[in-house]
Amino acid sequence: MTNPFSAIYQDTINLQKEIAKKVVTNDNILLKKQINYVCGVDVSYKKDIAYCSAVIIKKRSLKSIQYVNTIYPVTQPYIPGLFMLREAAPIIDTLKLLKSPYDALLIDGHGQLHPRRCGLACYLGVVLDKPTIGIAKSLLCGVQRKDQFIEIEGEILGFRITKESKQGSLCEHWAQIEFTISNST
DNA sequence: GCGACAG
DNA sequence: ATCTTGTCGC
Repeated sequence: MTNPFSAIYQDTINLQKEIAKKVVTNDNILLKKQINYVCGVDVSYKKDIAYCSAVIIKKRSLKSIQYVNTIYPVTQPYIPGLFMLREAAPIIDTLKLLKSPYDALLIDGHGQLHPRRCGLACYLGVVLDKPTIGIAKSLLCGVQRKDQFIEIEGEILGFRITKESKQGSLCEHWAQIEFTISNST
């Protein structure tokens, strides 16, 4: 590519395809291993500054164990499908600051529910080798079935949780964690 | 070609 | 994501 910008994007697309192959979808990891501590992370923006926060909580008590806040200059634009280009690096750097251990990661973005089966959550999960759940507030691709599962090309890759959702199915392992679903219709 | 499009 | 007025639903 002669255009340096499209080259970066193409490199990221290729990386996503490789990372997608390494995603472990077998939930035995989550089913067999006790998940006692969970880490949640998110990034907000003001002008061209990114504010990243990560917090570890004890799942059973929801008590906060440790949190870290970081600030970075924004280096990449937001491009649907290439979200990891914008948030992966700041998140990884922020998570490195945590001293307390955690068993699972909660990410504000899609996981396998992605055009190349590699959303931000998949990328982080593979790179950090940590059980990860992608939690997005709106759909990037795929279709929602009446039973709330979301599928792409006939493959079930996600599940929609609303405030009306009852525990069970995919939610049961996380039923003790109460989410606040915003911007959800 | 046109529209849709995580945060 | 952020900004930001009016509007719909409980």
